[in-house]
Amino acid sequence: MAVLSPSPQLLAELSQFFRLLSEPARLQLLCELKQGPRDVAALIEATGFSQSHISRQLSQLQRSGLVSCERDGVRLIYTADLELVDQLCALVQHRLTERLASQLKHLQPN
Amino acid sequence: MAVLSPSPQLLAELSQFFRLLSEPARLQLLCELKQGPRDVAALIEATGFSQSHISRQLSQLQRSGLVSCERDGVRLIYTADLELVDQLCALVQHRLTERLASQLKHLQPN
DNA sequence: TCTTGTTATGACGTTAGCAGCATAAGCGCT
DNA sequence: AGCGCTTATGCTGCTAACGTCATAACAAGA
Repeated sequence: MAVLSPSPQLLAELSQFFRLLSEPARLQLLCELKQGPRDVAALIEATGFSQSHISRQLSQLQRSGLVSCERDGVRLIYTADLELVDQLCALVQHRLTERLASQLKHLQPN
Repeated sequence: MAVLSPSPQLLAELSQFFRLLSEPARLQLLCELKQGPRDVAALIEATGFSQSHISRQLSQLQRSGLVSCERDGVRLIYTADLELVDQLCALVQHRLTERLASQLKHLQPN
C-alpha cells in the first residue's frame, strides 16, 4: 500500500511554486530585481516585454510573495525577495554544470 | 544599461529544469521513488496514471538526469536522484509554511 | 520464430498559459 | 472635475504541454 505519499495539496502547492520559476520571463524579471528595487518602466526597458505582460508576470510573482511593491506616487517600485530564489537557482545551476562536466568527461576519457 | 544580465541560455536551462518540477504528476513520481527504486508497474499502481503517461513523464525526468533506470529482464527499475529534489522541495515547503504561518499571525494579532 | 509481457511512441483532442492590443482603472496635479 | 501618466485587466490568437488510445518496438522464453 502507499506509504508516505505526500498530500495532493502539498504537491499542488509545490508544483505551482516551481511553475512560477519555469518561465524565462519571470526568471528574468527576478534577475533584474537582483540589482535592487526597480520600477516597471525600468523593467520594461531592461527586458523589452510589453507593459501588460510585465504587469501580469509581476502579479503572479507577487501572489506567491516572491516580489512586493510599494508606491512612489503613481508608479510602483518592485522589490524581490531573492533569498529563496537565489538558493534554488544556485542549486540547480550547480547541478546543470556538474552534469555537463560529467558528460564532457565521458567524451574525453583521458 | 543592463548589468549582470544572465545569459538567455542559462535562464532557459533553469526554467526548463523548474518546469520539470512544475507538474504534480512528475513530483508524485519522484516522491514514490523516494521510497526506493520501483518498476513501472508499481508506479502505475501507486499513482493510477496510464502506462503511456508514466512512460512519458519518466523519460522527461530521465533526460534531465533526475531519474535513471536499469533493466531487470523485460521490466525497467527506476531510481531517482533525490538529493537535489529533496533540497529544493524542502526549501520551498519551508517557505510555504512560513508564509501561511505569517498570514495566520496577521489574522490573530495577539 | 511465435508468443507473451513490458515499455516507448505516433496521432489526436483538450486545456492551460503566454503575449499583445485595446482599454479601463487608479493616482496625482491643477 | 478634467487631464496626464502609470498600472491592471478583458479579450483574443497562438503555442506548448498534458493525457489517452492504439500500436509499434523490444526483451525473454518455449
